[in-house]
Amino acid sequence: MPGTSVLQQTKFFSLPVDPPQSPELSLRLKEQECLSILKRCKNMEEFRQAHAQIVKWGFFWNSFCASNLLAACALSDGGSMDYACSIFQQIDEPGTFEFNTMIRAHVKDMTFEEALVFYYEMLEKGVEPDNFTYPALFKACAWLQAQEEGKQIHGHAFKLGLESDLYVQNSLINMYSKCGEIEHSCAIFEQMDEKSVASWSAIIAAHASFGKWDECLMMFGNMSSEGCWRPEESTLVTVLSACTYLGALDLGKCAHGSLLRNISELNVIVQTSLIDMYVKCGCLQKGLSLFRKMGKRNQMSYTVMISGLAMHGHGEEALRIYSEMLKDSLDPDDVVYVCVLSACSHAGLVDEGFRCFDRMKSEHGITPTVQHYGCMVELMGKAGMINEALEFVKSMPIKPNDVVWRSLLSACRVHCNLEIGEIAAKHLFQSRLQNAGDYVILSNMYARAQRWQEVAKIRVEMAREGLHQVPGFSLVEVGRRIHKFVSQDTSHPQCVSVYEMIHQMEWQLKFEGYSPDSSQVLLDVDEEEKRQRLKGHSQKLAIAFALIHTSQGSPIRLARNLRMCNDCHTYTKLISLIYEREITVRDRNRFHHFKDGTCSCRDYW
DNA sequence: ATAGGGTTAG
Repeated sequence: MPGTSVLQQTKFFSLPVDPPQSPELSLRLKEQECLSILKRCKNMEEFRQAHAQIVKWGFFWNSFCASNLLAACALSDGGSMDYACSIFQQIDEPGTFEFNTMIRAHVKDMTFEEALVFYYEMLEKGVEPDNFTYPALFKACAWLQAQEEGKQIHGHAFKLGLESDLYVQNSLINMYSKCGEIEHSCAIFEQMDEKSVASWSAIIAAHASFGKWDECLMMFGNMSSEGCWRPEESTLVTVLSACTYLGALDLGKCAHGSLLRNISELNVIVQTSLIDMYVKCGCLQKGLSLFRKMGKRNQMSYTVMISGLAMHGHGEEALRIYSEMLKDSLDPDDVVYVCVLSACSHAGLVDEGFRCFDRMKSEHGITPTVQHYGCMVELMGKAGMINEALEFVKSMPIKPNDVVWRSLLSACRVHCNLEIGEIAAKHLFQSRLQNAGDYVILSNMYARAQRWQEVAKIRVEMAREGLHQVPGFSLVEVGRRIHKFVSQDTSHPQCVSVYEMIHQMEWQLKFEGYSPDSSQVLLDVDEEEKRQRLKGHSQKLAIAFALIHTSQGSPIRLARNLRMCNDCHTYTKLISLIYEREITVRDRNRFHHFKDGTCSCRDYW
């Protein structure tokens, strides 16, 4: 058929042949035809042809067709923003729909400032925004973290009476949390009459991004009790990460069960967060078996497994997974290497550590960051290579940070190297990030060397700097609830029975030859007071609580914010023996599995 | 008539 366009030749783009009865109906049908043509456009070539066709039909100046051309081109993946802009320019009097389209398209393109420009242009031209306008704008403000602007636009939406719209509210929750104002998010959430899954997801994610893990799990519980129980993978991933941080294994298992019941095939992200949850809640084997069963793994899955094995002290196995990763032709990145190096340091694999460090640079072209150097210092320090570690720090091409100096200082404490310990401490004391723990370590080292004058000097200095030790806490899960105990706790509702239990435990411990080790209590108090302080360490309180409230023989799992003191370590070993319990403690650094009076770290941590 | 919200892992 010569003279007809490609479009007309294809059945795909043909117009209805039969003339309809009334002119109005005919117009409608043609408009519908335009719509369906636009819906099928996959790339710019097709959009151009469709555009030409619409013009040819004389429909371009019919605002419905032109607007839909604009929308389809601006919002579909095959379209182009520039082309959409040129269409927008050709529309005589753009109305709400056209402006909304431009705003949404810019948000989709992540050109958020542009989206806002269109909004202000809209206001200037006297075009009234509607409930479709604001969610896109709030998303733009969320990305830009434009708190003030977001608030102002929120004010406009409120004046127009659009604040009761569910979609507007959901996007507001997100915007305020991304701008750091979670209180506003909560206020909006609480005032909502109707809440959708998206509302719950938004508020749960908001709490997670602020590290409010308790609240995160509480909201999740409320979600189902308020009847909103359509499990979504993304929401459950957030919930799983809360479980991971809190060591809430039972709750994590519930989430796992709900995933298995409701989702036919778990995606990589969910599987990875499940592995991370199990491993960081102490169930290394469960994590490993899930990892083995995974169909497709990505870089993150490997990272989670390697870091988990490292935390549990299984260095060789971690290195095996690392070589599996290479065989899987995945390129390890800097984070993978942090995990690999820390696996080596936890397991005392010095040579392998150095080999990996070289390989990282030469084979994978990764420039070591301060974290990698920190791992190497930790590796050497743990192995007692204190002088080498110091030389290494001195030769670093970047400025060592406090973490690096702190690893060196801890190594000096373990290996009783006061001379280098003083060097490390000097750097730490000069750092802007002052830490009471560093003073404590140095002072303990002086105490061990019986240099009491220096001990006193450090104490005075510490007081002068106004430093306080970060309060230690331990988390323990009993009856699907997380109980938090802080050091010297008097606030937990069951404190009385816990302290009674502590008293009883000490009796039995004494029979096993336990004597308190108060060397790490840095307080200007007498020996008896020090012993009292030791008794109140959060780990002991949490263990006592778990002994009372769990059945005989069941394992006890704790997560804590700081590293363990020597006394708690010895104490817990004996408790595992006396009460015949397996006790797993997640430290700041790694796991300790106490069983039959011994610990998996073999007393070196 | 056309359109919209939230969201994951180290």
